[in-house]
Amino acid sequence: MRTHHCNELRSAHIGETVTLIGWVNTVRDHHGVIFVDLRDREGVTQAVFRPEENAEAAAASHKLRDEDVVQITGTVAARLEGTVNDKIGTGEIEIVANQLVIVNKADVLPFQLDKELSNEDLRMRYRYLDIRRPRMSQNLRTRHRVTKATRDYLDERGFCEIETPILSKSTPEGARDFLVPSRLQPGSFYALPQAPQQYKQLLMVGGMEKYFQIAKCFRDEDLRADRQPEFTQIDIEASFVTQEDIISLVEGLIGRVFKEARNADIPAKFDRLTYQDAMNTYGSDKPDRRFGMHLTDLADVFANSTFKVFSGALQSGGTVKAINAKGFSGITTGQVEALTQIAVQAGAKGLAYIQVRGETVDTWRSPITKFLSPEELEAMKEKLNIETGDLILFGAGPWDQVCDILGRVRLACAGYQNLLEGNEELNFLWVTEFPLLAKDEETGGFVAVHHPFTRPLKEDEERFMTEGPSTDLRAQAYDVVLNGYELGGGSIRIHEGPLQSAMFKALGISEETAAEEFGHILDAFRFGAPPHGGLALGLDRLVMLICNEQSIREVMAFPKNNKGSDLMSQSPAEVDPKQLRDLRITTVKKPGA
RNA sequence: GGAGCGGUAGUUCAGUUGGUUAGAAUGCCGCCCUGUCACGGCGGAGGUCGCGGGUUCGAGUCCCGUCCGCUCCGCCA
Repeated sequence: MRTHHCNELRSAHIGETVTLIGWVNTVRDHHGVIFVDLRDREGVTQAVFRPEENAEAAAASHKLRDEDVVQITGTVAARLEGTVNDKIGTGEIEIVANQLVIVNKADVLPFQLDKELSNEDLRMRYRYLDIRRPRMSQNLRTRHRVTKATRDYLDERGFCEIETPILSKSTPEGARDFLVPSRLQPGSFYALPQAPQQYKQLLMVGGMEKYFQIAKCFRDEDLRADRQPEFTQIDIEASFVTQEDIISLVEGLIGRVFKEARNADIPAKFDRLTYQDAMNTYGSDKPDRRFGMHLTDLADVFANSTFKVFSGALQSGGTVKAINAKGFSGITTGQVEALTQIAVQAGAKGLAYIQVRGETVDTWRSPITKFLSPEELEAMKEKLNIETGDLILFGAGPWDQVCDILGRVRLACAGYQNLLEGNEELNFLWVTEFPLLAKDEETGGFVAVHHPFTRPLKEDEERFMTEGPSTDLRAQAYDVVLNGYELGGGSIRIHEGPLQSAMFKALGISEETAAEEFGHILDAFRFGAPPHGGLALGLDRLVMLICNEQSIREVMAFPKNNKGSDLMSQSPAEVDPKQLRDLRITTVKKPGA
């Protein structure tokens, strides 16, 4: 059988008799001499067939086609002078073949493995062929190195990997659940976990102290390039820890992962921003800080402006902010329209702008400068460092809305200006002090920004217990961000019954509902629950960024498409009516279908 | 639920203002070739222009509908 793999043989092996097994990568048939590049997971080795060495093997090699599985036995030989191939690791040698076994013939493939393929549904339909391509197989092996480094790192620090149930209980909060009908209890359903959140907290109550899991999670929501219905989290929880403990643990973990999976050295400590500062400066809670274009506050400039759009926003408690897209005064009309559409979708009434075409204000092109006084224009010029060639974009209104609008506009401008073209910086960031609660637009009640088990900041906890919920309470919650992607997030949790009950109450969850849905948690907290906290990292996104890919589908072996289908196995699919009978389930057609 | 982009040979793509027989590269098949490595040369096969309808003397091209794929918004504690 196989003695070496296809990226193993070097000049030192010359003279040895070896056997390789793999796929026919290419055949170059010169009639008299035939070259076969044999490929396996590790690389490529050239085999050469000559009639004078072995007529039978040479004759058989004429019939080889791409992707046949073959076993080749021969002698390792130095390549002739001038025929060394420095593009492959085994380029100094070749196998002079004297035996060829065709293990399995291959049909002509539906696409060429050595060419880029834009047709993603074809790739998905034949994913097993797509995985033979170096890009995919490298990505999957990088993913393995990430999980291996994670397990090693956490194991070395006393963390214990524990599996939690996949068949679990539906919770009213959060994303839509995937449901699994129970046969033994018809009419009842399991839910697939959106995250092992409650289980890992209960493991802390169980005294496991340091837990982690490479955990499959499920959310029945619409897909994106960086969102799949089933995905993987590196889920971590520890007892008797502070936010600082979790942060430095995760900094070390990410450093180890980048070192082992990509051989990249990243900072030992990441920068930090509070949620407030992140929103104020970047208009996002997961800011991409590889470029500037900061949001600048113009409240003091326009406090008494006659331009009602600005002064009115300020007088009703809102804010006026602007960004300076340096050198982008040449923005096209279409791009202005597109930016306006982005702003409007985010809740703006429009998007005020100035195209700075020259030194003096009369050269500026803008729908609003005519409403602004010379003093305001001068102050603004100073604050925003306005120079010829710049593009200024404004937002006015409620603070959170203005931040959000300009944050989106900022990213879109960076895209139009190609600010990140070729940028390979890895910009890590912690965003801390997230709000504990937010207003639900629909119901008018409060919702948990992170989740209902998140602990308030120490200095806000008493106010929460005495004065009740409000949106300016801060949480001991933190996200780790890389280049504008949320890599993960976590919090220090509530571990006492009274505080947890107060939280449920703040969220409008009645005592009966709390007992019904979360009774096990509240019970557990009665029996000596340790203080604890943790974090979860999105493994797919992490690997995607390590592999420089644009979609997590490129780092998952068998992902789903936009509509949640697996094009290879054709799932989801209808099932045998008998299975439905066992579950006592009937399906109804959509009206009109 | 909404918006945008795309769908032409096995694959990647081109196809002008609507106009003769829809092209190229690659792959595939056959023949030739004893040092190639994206081997080369010669020849050949290969098309429901996603699908349905409409406008027109004439539709790959224009219009309507629909299906599929991708991206984004909503959604994703």
